[in-house]
Parts: sequence; structure tokens; C-alpha cells
Amino acid sequence: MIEPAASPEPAGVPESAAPGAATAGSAAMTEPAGVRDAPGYELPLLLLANFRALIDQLHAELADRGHPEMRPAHGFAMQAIGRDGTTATELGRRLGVSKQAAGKTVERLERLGYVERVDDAHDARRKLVRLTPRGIDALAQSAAIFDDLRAGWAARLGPQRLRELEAALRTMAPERGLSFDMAAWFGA
Amino acid sequence: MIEPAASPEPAGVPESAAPGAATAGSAAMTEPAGVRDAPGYELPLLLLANFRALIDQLHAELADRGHPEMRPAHGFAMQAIGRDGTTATELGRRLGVSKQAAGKTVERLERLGYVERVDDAHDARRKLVRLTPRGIDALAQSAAIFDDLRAGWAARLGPQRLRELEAALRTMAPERGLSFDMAAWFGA
DNA sequence: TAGAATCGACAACGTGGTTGTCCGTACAGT
DNA sequence: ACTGTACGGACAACCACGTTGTCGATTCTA
Repeated sequence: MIEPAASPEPAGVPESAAPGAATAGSAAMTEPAGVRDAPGYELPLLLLANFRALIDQLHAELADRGHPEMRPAHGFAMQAIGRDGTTATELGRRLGVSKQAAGKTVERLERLGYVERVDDAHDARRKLVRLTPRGIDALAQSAAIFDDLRAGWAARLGPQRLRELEAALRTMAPERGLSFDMAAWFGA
Repeated sequence: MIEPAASPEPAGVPESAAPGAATAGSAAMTEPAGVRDAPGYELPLLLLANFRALIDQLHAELADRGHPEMRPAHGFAMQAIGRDGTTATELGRRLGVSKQAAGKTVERLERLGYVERVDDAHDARRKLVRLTPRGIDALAQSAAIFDDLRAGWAARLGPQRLRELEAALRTMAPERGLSFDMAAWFGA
């Protein structure tokens, strides 16, 4: 126990496992017994570190392309809004948060000019949240940047290893949709 | 563009990539040209989903073992505190947040009984933050649970594929230490 | 038509993060 | 030795994100 966490000095990390597996033979050998497995806590740290790195790179590039005020949460929310638009309540359902929380997010997105709210002609209770052209652009840029980022991974790992990585992550990922209540989930 | 995000109904997801890769032959063939690569946005989603799943499983198990009030942020903070203890300021540095933020975290950890603060005998300015026995226990349990969780991955993917997965993530992970200002990073 | 469900808004609150300020202690240079 | 600077901790004000609870208005349904 006592992991290195985020210490600049990894302190107690067993640097052991990591070397081989260059082109990934993936042969079903009988476990050489000499290989020391990574400690269990490293896996979540690796997942988080790479997620953050990807999102940070996305936003660095997004800032260069005219969207410096965008935050990770905004992108996910805008994805969930989609080209057809939705209501705050439905957005809350999609993001896995309360309608009030979704409403606040919409408010912020509106202030930033990524979204606009219009009355629903067919239901006076509802207010449709729609992406503005600026919002659409941010989403389009994001998709393009993510593809570039993935290409970067393919270049470093090789296309095949990347596909295997994605496949492995896909088989382990829970089928239930992700919730994006990051702040509350992590801390509260 | 327009990703599914967390929508219960994937809405616009190209269901294409995902099917096969059951046992992963992983032969180094020359790119059949017929394989359609996953869209770039899927990778971060997979990383996040698996990270969350792992942490959620950890905390479900932790709750069963006598630590139901623990939150993800607490675990990371306690790791950073370590067995030797630290000061709030130093903790802030390790977690990549301000000393005030670290101080608040310590306060809450103290209320929960995971940490205690004692005056430093050699420096009247400092107050040492130390794990209580309960804190040590939480950390020890966490390490054990993470190992179990990793064993579960090894069982589903095979030990070799898991090692390759970890290796790939290790090569792509930024060497700079992770920051754990999750809430602010994601949303603010 | 009356009752139930839904949407949006508002309030109060907890948590985590930020900056800025201030005070007391430690250390180092003159 | 003393004085100036650096450091640690505490406080206040603020923002972002999430929560629950309430409430009025509208729509749907029995």
C-alpha cells in the first residue's frame, strides 16, 4: 500500500513490468513465472493519466482553434445535446445528473455562446436547448482533433496494438452508460 | 462529430467497430484495409469508463469493508499523505492543487477520522498531517482490492493481454505526475 | 374535468477549487 | 544580533458543480 499517487517523485513505484511486449506476440504461453505483475493500483492510474492527457491535448488544440474557454465538461454536455437539441431535463438524464445540474450547465454554455434556448412551440413547459453555430463548430473541431490524437497513438503503438488496446478496454467497459457528474462523483 | 456521450440511447453511434476481438488472435497481418478504425473520440470514453468502473468497484468493496464514507478524492489524498505524513502545503504540491484546497481536504479527512493533525516539534509553523490507524487500514484495504480487481481483468482478458494493455498505456502516459484537481479540471 | 406527471426555476446547501490577505515562525545575510 | 524575506497555516470571498426540496405552470390521462 501507499502508492506514489501524484508525487513528482514516484517514490515507491516498482519500475519492473513494462519492457517487452514490443509488437505484441500474444502467444498463450504458460506464464514464465519470472514476470512480476504490476500492482493493481497502477491500472486505474494509467487509465486516468491517459484520459487526462488526451483531454488536455484536445483542449490545448481547441484553444488554438478559437475555443479557449471550453472545458471538458462543456464538450461532454454539448455532445449530449447533439444537433437536434434537447431540454434541460432530458440532458440531465443523458449526463446522469439532476435536471437542476443540467440546467446550470446549460446556463453556462449559454453565457459562453455555445448554446441557445428557445421556447418549444408544441409544449409551453419546455425550452429547447440548441447548439449555436459556434457550438456546432466546437463539436466538429473536437471530433477532428480526437481523430488526430488517435492517429498519434497509432503512430506510437502501431495500428494493431492500438486496436487491441481499444478492444480490451471495450470488453472491460461496463455497458451501462457513463455518468458525467465528475466533480460530485470524485469528491462529494 | 456528435458523440453519444452518456445517452442511454447511443443515438448516433456508428455501431461498427466493437464486435469481434473476442479472444484476440493478434496476428501481425498487413492491415486488411477492410477494418474500419474506431472514431477518435471513443478512446477517451473507454479510458474514462474503465477508470470509473474500477474506482466504483473499489468503493463498493471498501464500503463493505467498513469504509462507506470514503470518496475517490480521499483515497488519492491519503496516498499522497503516505505513512510518513506531510503538511497541508506539501500535500497541495503533491496533488497539484493550492495549499488552501489541500487544507480543506485535510479538514474533511480529519472529520472522517482518517487523518490527524499534530504540531511539528521542530517547526512551530508546521502542522503535520498523519494517517490514523483507520486511515492506514483504508489504504491497505484499497491496495488489496485493487489487486483483486486487476486479477479480475487478468481473468477476463488473459494475463498476457492485460500486461500488454498496461504496457501500452504506460508508453502513452505522460511522465509528468498526475494532478488530482479533478473537479476543477473537468468543470471550472 | 379533475388529478397526476412533467418542465423549468429558485433556494439552500455541501464540496472542491481559486485568489488574495494576514499573521506568526524560521532562516539567512549584513 | 537584527532585520528582511520566505514559508506555513488560516480566513474570507468567490466560482463551478452537484444535491435535495419546493413551487407554479402546462400537459396528459383516466
